[in-house]
Amino acid sequence: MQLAAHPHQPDYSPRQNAVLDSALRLLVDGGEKALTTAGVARAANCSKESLYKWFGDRDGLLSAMIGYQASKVRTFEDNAEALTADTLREHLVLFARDLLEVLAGDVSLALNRLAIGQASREGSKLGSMLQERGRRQVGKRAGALLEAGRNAGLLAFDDRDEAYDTLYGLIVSDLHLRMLLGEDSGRMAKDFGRRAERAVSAFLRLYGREKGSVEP
Amino acid sequence: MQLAAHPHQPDYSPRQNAVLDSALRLLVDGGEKALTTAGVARAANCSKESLYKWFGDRDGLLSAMIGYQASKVRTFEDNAEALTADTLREHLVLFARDLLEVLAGDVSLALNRLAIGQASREGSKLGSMLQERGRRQVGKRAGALLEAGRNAGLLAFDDRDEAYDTLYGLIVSDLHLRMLLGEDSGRMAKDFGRRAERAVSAFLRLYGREKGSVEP
DNA sequence: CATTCACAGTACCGTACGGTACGGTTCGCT
DNA sequence: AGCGAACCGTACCGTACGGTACTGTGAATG
Repeated sequence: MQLAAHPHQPDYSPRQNAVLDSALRLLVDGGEKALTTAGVARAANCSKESLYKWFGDRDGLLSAMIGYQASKVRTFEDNAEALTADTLREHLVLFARDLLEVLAGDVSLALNRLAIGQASREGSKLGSMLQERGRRQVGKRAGALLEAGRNAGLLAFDDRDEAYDTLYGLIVSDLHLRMLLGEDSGRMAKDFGRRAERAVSAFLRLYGREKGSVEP
Repeated sequence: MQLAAHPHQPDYSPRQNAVLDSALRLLVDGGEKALTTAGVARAANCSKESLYKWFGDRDGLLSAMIGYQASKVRTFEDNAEALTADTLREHLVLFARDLLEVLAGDVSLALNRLAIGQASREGSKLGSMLQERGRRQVGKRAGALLEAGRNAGLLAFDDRDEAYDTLYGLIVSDLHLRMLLGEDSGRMAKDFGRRAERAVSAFLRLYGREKGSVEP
């Protein structure tokens, strides 16, 4: 959401990034159907010919949009200091809230809808791109957190991926899908804090080594 | 998947149901883009004019497809007999496996993709239809199961919906979304059994009243 | 047999979109 | 000044799709 600290264009020029921004905005508040080449060109004040020169074809544009957005939301590494039970919980709750807010973001929702829509066609790499750049990134942060918790003797698990899968499920459940299906995400955004607390509490009850947990 | 026991067409004639079947098949192995009115008419050996007479317009056809499919997968009520810790666990595992298999079904995936694709447009009721007919149905079965478990003194929870949300998250996590994004669902179908066991074990550790649980 | 109904098949229309081509303009370089 | 690259704006083309109208046909109904 924030950050434009260092210039990061491994792929495209600033001008092209601006075009991708316009395209993303168009996608967000119009859906895929609104994302026409002519529409993008008009919204970005560029010519269709340039679009095709830069991105090849429409699918190339879509891929570029995903790559661009992924490069923007690079998750910050929270370097775990000395972990206690409380700080671990704190970090986990923070992670959970961040995750929920990312998933509920309109750009994220729009891109996921787009990729899902393309998933039926064969060659579509969009799904795996989102998967790779999105979840894998977030998963790395969570994985590091879990690993640190285990090293500090606060968590107990054999398979880190399995533990992360559990954590993810506890946090998100089917909320993401419901939002993708159109359920008003703003209305439920208020509960993210509570939901994050709940999920982390449950996760710690499952994987935590402290016996004392918070109970009502 | 099975069952054609009693004739159940609250909505459409057999002929029309056959057309909807063709449309579903078309959707499954071609995606939304392949689902053209001409294509449906050709596949079902009917005329476009009849399609429009029966279903109004393309959106009507989509709605009818969802309603028709929902009427087919009506979940059976497993009337819970006297519950013990073991039978409860058994029922939960069975539920979890059924849930995973339904979600992994190609018709389910195709319809979810369709509804998600339409979710951006305003008037689209498809998302809520799927939500209502799909999850709510399944949720009723799970809810009854959870309630029975609580009444038998085997489960402890205050909010049934919250407990169900947790159960759902433990079972599914982001698997559904990954499949919607195109990850090969057949490859992971083999793990459904193990996954169901894991999820139910975790759920019982969270909400079960028996202190003795299975441990490795 | 005549009439009507439901439907298939097909031709048709308007439109919207992906992709291409071209004229005109700006800007940097020599 | 001259030149060329990049690029905008627009016009254009082919096609595909949603939706409508028309014709033919077979089966029921009187």
